[in-house]
Amino acid sequence: MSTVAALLTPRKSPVQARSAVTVGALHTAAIQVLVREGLSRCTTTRIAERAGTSIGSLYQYYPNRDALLVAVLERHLTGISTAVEQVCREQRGRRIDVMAAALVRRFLAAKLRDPEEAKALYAVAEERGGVLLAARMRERTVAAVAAMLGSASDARFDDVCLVATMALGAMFGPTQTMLRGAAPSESGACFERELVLLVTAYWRAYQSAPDRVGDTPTGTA
Amino acid sequence: MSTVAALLTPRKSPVQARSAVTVGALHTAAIQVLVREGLSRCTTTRIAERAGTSIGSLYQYYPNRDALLVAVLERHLTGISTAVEQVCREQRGRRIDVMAAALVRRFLAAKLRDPEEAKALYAVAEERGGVLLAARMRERTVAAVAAMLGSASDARFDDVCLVATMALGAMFGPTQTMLRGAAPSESGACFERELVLLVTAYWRAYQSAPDRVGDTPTGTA
DNA sequence: CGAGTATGTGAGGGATCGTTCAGTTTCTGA
DNA sequence: TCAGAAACTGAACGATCCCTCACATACTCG
Repeated sequence: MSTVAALLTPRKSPVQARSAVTVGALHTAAIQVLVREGLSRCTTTRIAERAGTSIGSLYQYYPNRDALLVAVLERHLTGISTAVEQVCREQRGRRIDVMAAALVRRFLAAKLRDPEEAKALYAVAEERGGVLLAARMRERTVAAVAAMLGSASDARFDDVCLVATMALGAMFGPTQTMLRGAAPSESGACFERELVLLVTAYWRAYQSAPDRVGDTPTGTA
Repeated sequence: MSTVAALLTPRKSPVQARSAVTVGALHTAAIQVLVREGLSRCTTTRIAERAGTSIGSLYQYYPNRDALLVAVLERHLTGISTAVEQVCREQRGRRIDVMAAALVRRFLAAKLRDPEEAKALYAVAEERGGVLLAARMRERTVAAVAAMLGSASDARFDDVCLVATMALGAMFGPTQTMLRGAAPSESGACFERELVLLVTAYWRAYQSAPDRVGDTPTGTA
């Protein structure tokens, strides 16, 4: 185990039932404190207090504060990556518009399962341990989407990896801005439809015109 | 002046020449410490030390640490908002593919002027004062892009505000992931072309089919 | 039952951080 | 020239914060 990983990896795993309860309480407490107080005020004291346990219990399972926060972030990102990988396997060989609709639906379902959690974890993803973890998770999802795109029945992509990265980024950006905005259940359906339209239109551009577009526009007029 | 704004607004403005030098040094020092140490280790002591000044000078111009960081973020976001507003004025009445190419070009030029700065400031934008500032700046840019889209000569949008928000988010997401990746000068031109393709394809979907797409695909096939 | 293990507790050490303020230096304008 | 204003300095204070450790409690299994 490398030095940096050792500092961010859980110390030991719970074997009895009550210890599993403790780590679960620490996870939810960390998220709650993160939402209410912000990352800079998300301290070990406050987390343990809200979890109803003691500081010592926290340090039995995590070597430091960042390890706990990274563990919470990892659970969040793993849920999204797994959902994307699953939908990408299911949609192999389909048409790209079907792929786009299924991908957006599953991505949003996983991301918006707990909007407060998703919103608060953006701050953790900006810290040193968070960016590395997010990079690993993004590699997984990009690979899955790229494999799906390569099997499309009605389009050819010269660089599936690039297109997958762009598509995931195009889904991530609007989702992030929407999470900062109003209640997510307000215009959720409208947002999903628009996101499907965005990804579909992007991928359909590769059906007819695999070359670049826009630098010397001579198109429809 | 409201209470929250008073805590994040600069204390006084420099009148002599050397004081302007001091605040400039504080700005660049804050960015450098932010890049090298991260937000949690970006302390007033380190900023003043790197700027070659003293702690006291910092507190003559900013009431607290966050005010300095927010000021740095504001300068960054204002540059981008101004660039977007300018290009949106210039492109009024044009075709949507011309609009997309110009918008992407100017946006990336402003955002990638100093990639290290842009990368580091994502963390500041996640703090309490940063999200408010980013929200205000996003309002400005969304309004500008929406006005431009409403004047397009070859497309009609039912909700220009929604489309502008989605397009800006679709530009922001991939840009953020690219900044975390390899050197920005590596495949910068390729990235810009792909981003133009993405936005162009999205807006062109409104030329022919202003309705939603993807929920019950009955399209090209 | 009882020895050994797993788990829980929280006061306190050591370090760092944000901020103040009394005193010094530099500049400006009459 | 010189008095007042502007700018600079950095030691020190109070407030946290992260984390350790000696000890108490709960559980397991022969």
